[in-house]
Amino acid sequence: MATAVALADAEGLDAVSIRRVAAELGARAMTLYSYIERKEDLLALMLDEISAEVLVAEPLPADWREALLLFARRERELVRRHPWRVDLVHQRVAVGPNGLRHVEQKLAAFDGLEIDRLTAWRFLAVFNDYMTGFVIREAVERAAPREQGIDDAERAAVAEPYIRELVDGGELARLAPMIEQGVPGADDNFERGLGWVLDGIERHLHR
Amino acid sequence: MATAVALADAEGLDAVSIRRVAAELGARAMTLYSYIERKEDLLALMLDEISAEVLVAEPLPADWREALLLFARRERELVRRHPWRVDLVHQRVAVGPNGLRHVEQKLAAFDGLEIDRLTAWRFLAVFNDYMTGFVIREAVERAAPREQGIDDAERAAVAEPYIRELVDGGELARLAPMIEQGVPGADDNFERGLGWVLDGIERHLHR
DNA sequence: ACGAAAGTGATACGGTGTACGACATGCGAG
DNA sequence: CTCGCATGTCGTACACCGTATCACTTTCGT
Repeated sequence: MATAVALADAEGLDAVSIRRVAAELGARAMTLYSYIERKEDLLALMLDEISAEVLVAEPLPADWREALLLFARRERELVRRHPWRVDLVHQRVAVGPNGLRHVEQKLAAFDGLEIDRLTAWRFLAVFNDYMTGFVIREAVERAAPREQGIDDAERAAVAEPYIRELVDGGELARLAPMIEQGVPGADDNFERGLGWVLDGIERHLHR
Repeated sequence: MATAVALADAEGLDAVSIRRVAAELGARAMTLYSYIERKEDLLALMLDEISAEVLVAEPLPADWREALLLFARRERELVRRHPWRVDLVHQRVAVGPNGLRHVEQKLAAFDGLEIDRLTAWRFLAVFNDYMTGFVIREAVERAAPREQGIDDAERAAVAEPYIRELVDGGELARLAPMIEQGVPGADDNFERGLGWVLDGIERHLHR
């Protein structure tokens, strides 16, 4: 697992093939199949392995917002360290031991509040879903320029002629200025957006 | 593109291989390379192709919440029709013509409001991120039982001994009851969660 | 009518996950 | 101490993948 994780960190998830991982361990491909049944098992184990990194030392911050903010920051850092995580989350439920411990910790964030289990679960779902989406978008945006080797907004408008066509045709009146001038993809978008989501939750907290 | 989309709908994204798509068209593999440069191009085209399905007939609902709700419902339906979408969104920026038109429509939802472009963009990002996360989780949860051929909560608690161990060890005090009794994965979780997110946005709308 | 362009495809290369079966090694029971 | 079996290692093979190369046919504009 550690080998596979290191490999994915260094060269991306595509580098994690059975043969390659085995080679990294000084063994041959089939050897791995004494310990896993299918490659999918290895991937699931990798996911749970890194889930441990996002566990927080107890006690949690007393304020629920602070606690969730803490989780959010750690999750974001996790994806920065292991970008391949976003290539996996969308295809399996994460129910390894560390994943479960992590959910438990998140539930604990709502401890002091007078809400029932189901409500806490729903709040958590909203929080999780938002984080999933944000983290994926950030990973995609970070990976995109590297793939195409070019900077950003300028290229988007110029390189693809069909975009020029749409923009000049006036079909993208609202979007066009953002393509031309770009958007300041500031880093504080993260805390700001998350803050809005937490605001939405907070409004339904006391009742 | 249509063939590839139909194939992915019917048999999943893995079935979309160059050879298979070509065969479906009564041709050989290399023929496709007259029209695309790499397989990735085909996947990008597929994504943009289905993006057309989520475009909305103008005029949009005047109320911004109604408009976003409309988009959200259509996006959710889209993923129901084409579950393989979640296997693709996390690895490329969607900048095809239909994708751009779709973003333009979403921006139009904020038209009547007195907010600047950047703010609208940020609101949209939060909305989009939440939708991404929700839709992925829903797709994963829908796919999970099918893969493992078993129903749900009962299995989760019983089948994997390490889960039993964690639960019995008292380490998952808050999570355990939900594993034992399951959670009512009601369909209205969608509109409810989305409502909360929109509430969070609304709070910062007038200022 | 002819030359160029566009389209089709056979073959091949290096990769993938994994089924199968042959071996070596270590350990517990007689 | 020895034997039998479980455990671990891995060579080989199969069916599949994306795609580079290059030969061939068809179509079309001049």
